[in-house]
Amino acid sequence: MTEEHAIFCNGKNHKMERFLEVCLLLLLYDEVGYGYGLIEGLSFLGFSEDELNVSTLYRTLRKMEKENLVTSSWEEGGPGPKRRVYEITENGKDEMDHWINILKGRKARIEKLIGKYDEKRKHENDESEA
Amino acid sequence: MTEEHAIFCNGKNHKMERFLEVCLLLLLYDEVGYGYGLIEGLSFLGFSEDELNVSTLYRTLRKMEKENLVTSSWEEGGPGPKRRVYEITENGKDEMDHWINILKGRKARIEKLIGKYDEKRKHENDESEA
DNA sequence: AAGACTATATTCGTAATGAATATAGATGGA
DNA sequence: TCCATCTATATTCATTACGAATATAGTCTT
Repeated sequence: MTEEHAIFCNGKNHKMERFLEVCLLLLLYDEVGYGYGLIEGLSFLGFSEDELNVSTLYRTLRKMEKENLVTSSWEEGGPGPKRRVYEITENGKDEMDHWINILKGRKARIEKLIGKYDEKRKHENDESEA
Repeated sequence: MTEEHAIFCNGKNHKMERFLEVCLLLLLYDEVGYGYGLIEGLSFLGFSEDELNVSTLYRTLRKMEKENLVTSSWEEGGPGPKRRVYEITENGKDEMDHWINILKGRKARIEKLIGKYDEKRKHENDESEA
């Protein structure tokens, strides 16, 4: 978690799974949640059903626990099967803050790329008008 | 190349390598280029040296040729070793157009995520003031 | 009691990835 | 000339990431 300069997903320590992580951290930031129940929140953040793999979701949550970004405990008594409920840690909040900065940089770079592209398209138009 | 709804890197057919692809397509959009020489352009697009793997670069270019996004030919006679020079195809330009739309969506989602985060931070501040 | 649903977790094969290595011609200096 | 270095491309290899499928098990409905 030392690299600051990734675009998109490329770059050391910025694997794809990390993006699911940052969404999960955001959802857990002020409210506990459990695996299956987090799907709804993720879909709000743009994960459509067919791009969200449940294996990956659970795997990621367990990994985040290992990394001390969240803690979990079993919640029984409610309706349906018992749930493993996750809570964000202070460490997790710090990591979230860190991620937001990375995402801001990433956004800027996407904008740069789009800008470059529009520039090129403009040139093409200018040429075809000449 | 049918999915439109990926965030970040997640989603079918939107693997990490694709992001290198879109940057390469942009660089080749109006100017031919060769593997090693494209590194500079990539660094301008935010790829720092330690996040750009040369294996991946060459591998990606060859793959793009297989996908008919670019064509290549050997350029001899210049200084140094001969170069495999890549040129974007019409198909590649179309693919680039397609990607720009995906990136625009992606940018919007990053903004949404950042917005959500700022909202939470604001709540925290309000609470600590009360 | 059967079948559907909620919930979590693991297995397994494939794909993606980066480090390391291979190859080879070009260039520059001693 | 010889050696080191640089440019340039490509491949091998081991690890990691990933998603489809499967496993497990309790709950709810009818």
